[in-house]
Amino acid sequence: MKRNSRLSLALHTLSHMAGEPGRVRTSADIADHAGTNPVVVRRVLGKLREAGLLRSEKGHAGGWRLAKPAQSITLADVYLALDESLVSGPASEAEPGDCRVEANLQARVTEVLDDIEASLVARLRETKITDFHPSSCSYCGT
Amino acid sequence: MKRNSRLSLALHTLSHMAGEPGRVRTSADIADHAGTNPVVVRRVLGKLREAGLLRSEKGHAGGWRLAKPAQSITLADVYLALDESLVSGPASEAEPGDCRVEANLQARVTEVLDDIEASLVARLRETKITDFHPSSCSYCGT
DNA sequence: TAATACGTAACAATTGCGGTTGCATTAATA
DNA sequence: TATTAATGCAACCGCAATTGTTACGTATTA
Repeated sequence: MKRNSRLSLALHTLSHMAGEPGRVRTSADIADHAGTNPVVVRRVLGKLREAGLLRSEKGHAGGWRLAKPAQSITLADVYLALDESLVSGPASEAEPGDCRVEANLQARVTEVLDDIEASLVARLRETKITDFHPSSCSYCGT
Repeated sequence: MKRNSRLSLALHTLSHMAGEPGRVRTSADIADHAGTNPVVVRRVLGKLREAGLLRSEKGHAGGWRLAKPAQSITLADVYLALDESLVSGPASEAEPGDCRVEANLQARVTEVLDDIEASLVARLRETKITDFHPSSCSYCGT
């Protein structure tokens, strides 16, 4: 994994969960399948829990499961839950700046980027996390 | 400066040049105005030269100037010259991977991201670098 | 010949991110 | 009740990318 690894991990995990909603998965299981670390899994899935997509349970038989019907979750929900903002950065923390050209430019670029970010979310909203699980999956055994 | 600093620097500089095309500017002048370093300026503008947007001249009276009419240069030209790829990363170097779900997912996400990247370039192509220089500019004296 | 400016390489400083360890907390179970 | 197994969280390490900086070579003009 390299770029967009948080998003990749989140989508990958939710897609598997969508294929077998009843099953509870531990961070260790998920990390093993995704080739990463349980703590990293908890970090990423924690954001999804905050967004109401997942529930986690502590203790002996604890783990992670979907918090709502898989059919109701889109790629956009996951993207937004992670605060990714692939396109438009965090409001461009530029100083007020004394250069008019710079200010005009920033305003225009920010406008375009915000539009594109909105387009991206709209496109992601077209796809549900249930659209990826094949009839046969070695991970869940179906 | 922080995020997108290369693009910001490039656009800022070209916009000023568009307002006063005849003037030759040194890396030191540009760096001073942009609050950065001459070497950084040469790095960034070097990419624009490779793309045919700028010319640079060494020696005593050397410096940087536009290589083509300012009216013919759009934000997209600058963006592409820098190989920014704000949206879709460098072709997602994921291993073949033995998980079908992961592969399906990657394909779909890449498809959407590539579309969005193209949309971004199309939007940037709508704006020319001549659209930002005001009638009065303290930097160039007009 | 001296001054000036680019071209480039090398290195430092900073930042962000994933990975790792450790420990507290919680819940099921023997 | 004690043990086991899981999340939650904080702290730190290491790696990679980016910017800033210094230094030096090269080219051009006065």
